[in-house]
Amino acid sequence: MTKARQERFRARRIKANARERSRMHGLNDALDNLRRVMPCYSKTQKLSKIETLRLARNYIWALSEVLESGQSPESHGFVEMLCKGLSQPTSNLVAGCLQLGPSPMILNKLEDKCGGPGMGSMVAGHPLSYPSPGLPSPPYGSLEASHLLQMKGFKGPVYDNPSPNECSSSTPPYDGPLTPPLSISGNFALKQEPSPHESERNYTPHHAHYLSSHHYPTSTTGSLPGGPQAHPLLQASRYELPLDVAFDSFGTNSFSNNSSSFTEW
DNA sequence: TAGGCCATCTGGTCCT
DNA sequence: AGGACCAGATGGCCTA
Repeated sequence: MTKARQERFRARRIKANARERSRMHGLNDALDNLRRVMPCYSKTQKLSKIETLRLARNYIWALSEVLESGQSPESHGFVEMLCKGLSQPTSNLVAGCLQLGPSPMILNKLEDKCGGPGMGSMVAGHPLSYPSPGLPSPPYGSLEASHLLQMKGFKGPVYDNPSPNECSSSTPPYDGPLTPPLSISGNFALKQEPSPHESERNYTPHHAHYLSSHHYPTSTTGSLPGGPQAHPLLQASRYELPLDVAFDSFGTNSFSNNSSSFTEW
């Protein structure tokens, strides 16, 4: 191999690496968007990739069950479906989220952002915000205000992290519509804030992203999400595992009820 | 220290 | 030839 050829090869490899990085960032962005429409989205305690995919699968399936069977999403079975095949920490997280009723903290959060009770009042007073028959207590297990804002039928864009002066009054950056599995989830976070990686994409050497992306529920001891990394909302309540679910191993289970069956993937 | 999770690099394969 | 996609290898960070 001549030197010129080596250089060409090297240049090609560098370009390919950059493309691959970009491709993976796109994949991660998509995963972040998926996290946002999950029933227990939290910026501070991200689900791992695999858990996000598992929960998404469960979520779609559980909501389908709600539609088909008319069962209450507040039922034990709904939580079971959501937690199927998830790790114990993630199961704890989900179970804990679904036990949360409408939290004043969420409204306070909005008020903080928008400089007064206006936004919070609007949310609480929105005719479609809640209660929503047949759905879990708002915000439907979510930790995000967007879940509360976007209940059934509410089509307006919701920005879960508006810039200081925006407060949902101006056009936010938006790179495309999300397509949540079902609109009844009301979980339409349209604001596309930069992912942790995004803001660090200058490719300063290796793993700078870890400065801001290490908040994963990685506990394997079954500790409840009230620990050091737990979301503030979670720290405030008590959690109980759906015991018949949380300890299932992944990959071999099948779950069925009267209307459909469900096989692990 | 082990294990989990992650981003990145790399070479292979397929497609245009 | 070049781009997209994939999977294996590698090494860093974090938590228990």
